Parts: sequence; structure tokens; C-alpha cells
Amino acid sequence: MGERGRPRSFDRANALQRAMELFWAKSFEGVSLSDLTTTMGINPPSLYAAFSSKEALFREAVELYRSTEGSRIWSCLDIAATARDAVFGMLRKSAEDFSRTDKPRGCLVVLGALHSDLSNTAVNRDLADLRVQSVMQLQERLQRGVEEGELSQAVDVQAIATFYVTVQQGMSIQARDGASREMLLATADCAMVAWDGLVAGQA
Amino acid sequence: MGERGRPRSFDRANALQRAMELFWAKSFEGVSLSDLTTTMGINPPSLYAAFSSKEALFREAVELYRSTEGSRIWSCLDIAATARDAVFGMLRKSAEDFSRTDKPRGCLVVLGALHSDLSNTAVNRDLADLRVQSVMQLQERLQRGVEEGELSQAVDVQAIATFYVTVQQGMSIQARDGASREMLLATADCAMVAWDGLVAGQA
DNA sequence: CCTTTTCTGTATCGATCGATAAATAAATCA
DNA sequence: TGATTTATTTATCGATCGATACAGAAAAGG
Repeated sequence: MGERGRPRSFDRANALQRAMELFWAKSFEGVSLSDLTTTMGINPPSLYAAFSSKEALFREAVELYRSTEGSRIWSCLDIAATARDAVFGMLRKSAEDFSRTDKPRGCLVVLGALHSDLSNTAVNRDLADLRVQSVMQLQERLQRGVEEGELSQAVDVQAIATFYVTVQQGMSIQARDGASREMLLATADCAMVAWDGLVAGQA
Repeated sequence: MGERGRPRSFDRANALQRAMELFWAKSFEGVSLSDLTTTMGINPPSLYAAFSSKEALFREAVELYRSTEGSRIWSCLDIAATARDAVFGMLRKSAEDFSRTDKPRGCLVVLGALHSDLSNTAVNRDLADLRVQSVMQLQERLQRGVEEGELSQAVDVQAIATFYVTVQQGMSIQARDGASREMLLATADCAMVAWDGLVAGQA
């Protein structure tokens, strides 16, 4: 039961990686098939045979982003010992990753397809869902803090989660506009200054 | 010295207003000439005669946005009696305006052209400049607070200005993702919880 | 060998992009 | 009145968009 037919002549994973970085740098609508085939080093029929369509390729690129770049940012929610460390770690990792010199700046999930065209409605909704998910993820981590006794039950976990995700999403814009790593880290620090007040009990 | 030639048959200001709301809702790249002519109720030659090009029309639309919608958000920097009221007012007005039901959600300057295509490089840089300007504007207001004795000279006005603009820019993303007015206002409140700590002197 | 299967390169599809040429209509100037 | 000027409508322009038809090439099955 070996592989039938002519074998693929390019590395699919490598081509996907290149496509991901292209979408990351220029968004779904900003990348043309011509851009993709040039960067991936293949012709259109090979792209369609391996990835079905531009939209399907983008979805795979987003999944690759989430399992690599995105994971580095959000994994500390599970790792950090306290809710505070989870939030601070997420912001610090965002500041660091958004200002890498060898990668596009900012977050693919935030910048990848902000506007809903006629042609990208599904892609746009997918990313919006992921952004909403990230609020939920943080909210659940804060709720865990409540249940573990770290945070008061009077704390408004939804408002706090929304606030810190808002800061993190704004950092994508700042990173795109050239903010230095130091400034992004300073922004994370500023956001954490609110922590003690936010978890004091009064929403 | 009256007007020569056939008079324009449409209201230029009204057409510009409609174009502005279209760009606001769908971004520069997301709006086609066909979209524009349909919404403005004119044919392509009339658009080009009155506005020169899609890019020039976008620039005028951004200026209209800044002098109306944008002004409502940033004018409190000059009006508010204290630096704190200036920041809080800017965030509150953003939360309110970004969640209006009769207008596109979020900010045209933030969402209007985030990625730089081959065709929109200039437009993209213009908006990026405006975003950097908004940090400078807030920073100058904070500096005024220092000079008036409201804030300590040890305060890091650049970091604080960047932080609050980051929150405001993140609110554009949140607004696009459907965040309620209450949640946006709660985010503004959360950001202000950091104020006392931020202006305490230690950066 | 020949058939089947799958991938590859070339060349191009119809649709849409931003932008205009050409002819006509409506105003002022002389 | 005619000449001039500007705006309008219609019908496109060349370029690019995402996506494919087609024929040849490279593998496995028989």
C-alpha cells in the first residue's frame, strides 16, 4: 500500500511555513496567488493540489501559527503558578515575540483578516472567533485563580480578561507601527500596575 | 467670475461622507471603485473629476474622519482640566463612539489600512503617522500635567502615553469583534485603575 | 511491457481591479 | 447666437485577481 502516482517534488511543510509568514506579514487579502507561488517556489496547480484553495491554505497557516508562535504566547496560562504570573507572562511574551527582528511584527490572528470582504467572510469570522476564544481562555485562567483562593470571588473576571486581551491586541498595532521591544515591555508593565487594584475585590 | 462649465450634479460633501463611512467600515483595500460609485451615487468619471483618485479620496475621507469622529475622541485632551481627566475622557469617548449602532465600529485610523500593499504604501504610512501622532499628542498633554505640577517629574510620560494609546487601539479590535459598550467602558475603567500607580513617580 | 495514478509546467480562464476615452449635456462668456 | 468650459453617461482599457484545462512526466500495480 505504497504511495501511488508521481511524488510531490516540494516540501509541503516548508511551503506552508513560507505561506504562513507571508500571510502574517501581509494579511489574507494582502497576499495574492502570485505572491504565494513565488514565495513557496511552486506553480498554482501544485498549490491547489496540496492545499485546495487560498482560503484553505490560510486556515492551515493560522493553525500552524497557533501551534508555534501563538502557543509561545498563551502557554504560560497553563504553566504559570498564579493568575498574575499568567497575565504578566502573556503580556511579556507578546511584547517579545511581536518585536522579533526575524519575524513579522504583531499577531497573525489580530492582523490577518480584520475586514470582512465578500470573498473572506469565513476567514474573517474564524479569526474573530479565535480572538474571542483568547478572552475566554484568559477569563478561565482568572476563574481558576478565584477557585484556588488567589483572587476574591468579587473580582470581575470577564472585565479583567477583556482588559488585558485589549492591551495585548493593541500591542499588535503598536508593533506594526514600529514600537521598540522596550516600549512594548513598558506597556506590559504599565498594564500590570493595575493588577492589585483590579483584584482588590471591587469591580 | 462665476462658475464656468456644467455644474456638478451631486453634493460633493455628501458623497465624501458616504465614501468615508465605506472606508471606515471596510478599509482602503476592502473598498472597490464599484463599491464607491454605487454608494456615492455617481459614475467613475465623476469620482475622478471630483477626487482625483481612490487614494486621494481616501485621504480626504481620513481628514473628514479626523475633523469629526476623531475630534470628538481627542478634543478632551485640550478641554479636560487634569491629565487624568484627559486620559479617562479619551478612553470613555472611544468606548462610546466605537460602539455606536449607527456607525462602523472601531477607528478608521487604526483599521483603515493596516497592511502595506504595493498599491497603498503611502496611505498605510499616513495612517501609521497619525497613530504615532496620537501617542505624541497624549504625551504632550501628560507633559503639560508635569509642568503644571499635577504629575511628578519622575513620571515616564512616554510609557504612560503609549500604554493608554495601546489600550485605545486595542479597543478598536474589540469593538470590531462585537464587544458591548458596557464592556468597552469597563476596559476603560480597568485601564484607569493603573493611573495612581503610574503617576506615583516610579516608572 | 502497459495501465493507472498523481504531480508538474505552460498557458490561460472569466471576473474584477483602478482608471479613462469618447461623445454628449449643461452651464458661462463673448 | 456661437464658442468655451466643465460634468455626465456609456463603454470600455490593460492589469491583476483566484482558480483551471491540458498535456507531459514520474511514480506504483499488474
